[in-house]
Amino acid sequence: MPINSFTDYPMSWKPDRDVLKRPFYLSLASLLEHDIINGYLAPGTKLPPQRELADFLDVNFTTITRAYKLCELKGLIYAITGSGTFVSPNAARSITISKDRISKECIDLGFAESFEQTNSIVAEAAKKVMEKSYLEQLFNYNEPTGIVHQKAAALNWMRAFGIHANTEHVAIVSGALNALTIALLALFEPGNRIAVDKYTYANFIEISKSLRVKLVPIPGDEHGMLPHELEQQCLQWGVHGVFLMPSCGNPTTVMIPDYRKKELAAVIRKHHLILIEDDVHAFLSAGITDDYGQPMYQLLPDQTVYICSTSKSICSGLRVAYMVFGDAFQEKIMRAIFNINVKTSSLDAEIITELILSGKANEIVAKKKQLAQSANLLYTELFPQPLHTGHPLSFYRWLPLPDKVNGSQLESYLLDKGIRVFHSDRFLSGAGTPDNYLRVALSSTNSLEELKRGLEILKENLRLYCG
Amino acid sequence: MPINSFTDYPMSWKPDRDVLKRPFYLSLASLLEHDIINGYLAPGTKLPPQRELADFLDVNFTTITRAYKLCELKGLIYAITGSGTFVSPNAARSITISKDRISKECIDLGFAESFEQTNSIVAEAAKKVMEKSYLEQLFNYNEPTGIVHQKAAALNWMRAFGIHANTEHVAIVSGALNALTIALLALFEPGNRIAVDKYTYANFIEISKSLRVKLVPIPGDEHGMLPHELEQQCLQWGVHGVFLMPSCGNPTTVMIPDYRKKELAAVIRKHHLILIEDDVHAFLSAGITDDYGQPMYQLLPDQTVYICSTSKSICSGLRVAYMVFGDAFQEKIMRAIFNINVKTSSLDAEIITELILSGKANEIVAKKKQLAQSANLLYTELFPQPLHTGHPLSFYRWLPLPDKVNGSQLESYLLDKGIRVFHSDRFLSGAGTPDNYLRVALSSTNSLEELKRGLEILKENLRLYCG
DNA sequence: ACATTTGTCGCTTGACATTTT
DNA sequence: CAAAATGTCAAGCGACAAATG
Repeated sequence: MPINSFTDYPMSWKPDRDVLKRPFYLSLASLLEHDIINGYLAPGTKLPPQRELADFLDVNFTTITRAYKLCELKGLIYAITGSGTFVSPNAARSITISKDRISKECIDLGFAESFEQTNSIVAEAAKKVMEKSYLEQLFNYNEPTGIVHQKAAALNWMRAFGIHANTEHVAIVSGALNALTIALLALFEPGNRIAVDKYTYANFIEISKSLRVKLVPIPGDEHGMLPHELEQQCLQWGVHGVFLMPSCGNPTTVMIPDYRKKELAAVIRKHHLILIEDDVHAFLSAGITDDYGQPMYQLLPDQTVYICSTSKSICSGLRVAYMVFGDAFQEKIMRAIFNINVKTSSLDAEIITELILSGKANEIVAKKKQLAQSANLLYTELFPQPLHTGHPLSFYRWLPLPDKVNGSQLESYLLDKGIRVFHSDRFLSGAGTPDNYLRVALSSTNSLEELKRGLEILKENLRLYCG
Repeated sequence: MPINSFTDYPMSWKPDRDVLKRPFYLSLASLLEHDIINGYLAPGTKLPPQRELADFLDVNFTTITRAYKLCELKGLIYAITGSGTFVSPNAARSITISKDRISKECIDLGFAESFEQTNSIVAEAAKKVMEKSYLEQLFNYNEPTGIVHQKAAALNWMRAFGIHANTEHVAIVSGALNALTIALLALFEPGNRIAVDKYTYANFIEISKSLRVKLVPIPGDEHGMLPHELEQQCLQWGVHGVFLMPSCGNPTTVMIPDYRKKELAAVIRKHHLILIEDDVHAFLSAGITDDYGQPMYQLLPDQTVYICSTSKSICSGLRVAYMVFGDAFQEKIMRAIFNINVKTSSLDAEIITELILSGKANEIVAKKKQLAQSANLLYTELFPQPLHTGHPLSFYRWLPLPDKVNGSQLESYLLDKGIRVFHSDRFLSGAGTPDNYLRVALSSTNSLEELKRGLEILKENLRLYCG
């Protein structure tokens, strides 16, 4: 029996010790999960310290450790040595971001599409592919990682971004997320840690969670992740990898300048980290900004998986992404591709190839950049921001909120007013001071007029909501 | 210090205690992994019992438990309470089966393709799709799980196999393997157990391994998995799911008759298992064999994920598979799809849709069945087998070997003679008496003549090899 | 600067289940 | 059938590391 009675001790969570069945830790964990999912424990709540709860329940404190650990693995809570254990901000709901159907009336500034007005050019290319003499061969099992001429076109495409490799080190997969899943499965194990920006790609957070890969948020500034902070976390935790989007961070629109890339590369090299470089926005940065330099793959070819999706730059509906990697990763990545894809549609890859080789892809990019410029101009007029805040051509913007607001409440409030946007909480990679931003997609409306209307409604309602 | 000296005790593995660093269990596990990967410990070797090795190394026996456990999770070893711990049959090499390039001279009876002679029909359908008024809309982000009319066509297609559902419970994904990955990620957790046939789909074994889902092999007879054996394993271990290919098991060609489906369904219902039903071969069985009945999904709609790929039946290069599921799984599966695919190529799905709606898909199926019949006839002439051995139209056959042979040796011997086939070891889902079979694909050669030549070479060389 | 709070981790203990003999 | 061999698992112990005040 415990020595003291805790009945009126201020503990945030007092599980009923009578309902606990053996094994205690499992029973306790599912009790905790239940209470979080059902909202009895609000996000951010500090749970009782392990020793205290252990005393209360009259078990050893490491039994509590185990129960907490289970819930932490599921992403329900997080623990900070020295300060305590807390309910996760996104514990109760999924942060998965997708293009699911929302009401017709609603203007979608949430899910970031890619100015789909250019798809007529894609349709033309598709028709051209139908005339190829080798059309039939696109429908069989051959060449699971892409046909050689498709890989050559891929390299041709990526050369503009500064990628130099040979076809042996390229694979064609079914989109960026597919590439990320492959990279995580091939190169990491459950329990491994990957350093990420504090705010990062929401679907990457979700995949990591489901593959039990832990994310370690690293502070950054306006030029991206801070090298010394990364270094410190490497020393502190055993960090195995880093995930970066150097050309234009999602959702923060941060572009990492060349000097910072080099500093980060030095840390990554020193600590033998695996870099996952998601360069979907390379086409927005290479050759435009002065200090672009080159992808980090070129600085660390043996430690990097470079991922370049064509969803944003060329066409979103054709699921094509290129993976570039060094010798050390080749076998593992190839095996993962066979295991989870068998192959990627050669037809999709061929249409992208046709677009690249015919020069139409560049035409599309030029158009999209132009649309992005207009959209950003519109945005800046309504939401003035300091010069050089983030990427100038980003397909979405990162809007600081004037006040401390509740993320999901604000989202529903705005949805009710006919606007879908995403609050920063959805992009939170781990514990941390919950700042307040909105990610506002500029690339998902059918026209600039619709975008303008959407932004105006957003502005007006933010004024009303935040006062 | 240990009391006894074990220096000349017959232990199969004597790690050097001096190279062990703390933490012991990690150090020991990587030592063991190294010795297995490098072949110092052959597959099947019995490792020292935990207590014995613990004594030898002067640590507690549960420290050995943990080290062994780690290696077991990686699939390197397996343990049987009461008998001991053993090196896995497939520890050192991957059993991933893919269409990687093999020499031109070689006749491929290994990787099972699907009579690719029908792809000209697919090419025609693709051209038809180019004329659709809504072509451009196939290239955007909309409808991540498939456009409604595509889902309707999917249901139309599967109705012939006995599937009845509505479009809300269907999703279009990128091939069967993609569907399996989604199902495993959505519905299972690391450490969960899934019951499978002793010999099962090799890539499923590999995905399970990488997602840390354990497979429990269940004995079967000529009509498939034995219900009472499944029941017994459910009681013994905590089994969470079952994986079945009822229409034509890969690699065994076993077709589960209706009475057996019902018996199995009863066990699955009783133990609340999740059934993953891979019905890629439905088109070969529905309406052909008398005792087909219906898919198990119809018997257990709330506990089943039904997967129907069009790779074998219609076209392998267009990566399309249909998933059908009940309400209980819908949300989890949808979320997993958004997380790992974002979406599947609408273009690929549309071409398949066109093939189905125009009736060309049935034409393709008829042709493939005809080719399969001829191929099976050829096979039976050269390798006589008892009547009613497995599925009569299977795209591959399961050839019992006359003698106890080494699997990978035989594979290389035959490869050397210009024939690629896969030995049964590649399909082994867990520990078990290693029988000897070859899976001989009948559907991967460019012509029946090539197949005949291949089978003749195979027969002749098996005679020479097995004596 | 230092003690306190708090979480982490590896190892040990002992009860237990299964298989073999 | 009982005893021995063997692997499994939950819980406890204690050293340690990080954050707080």
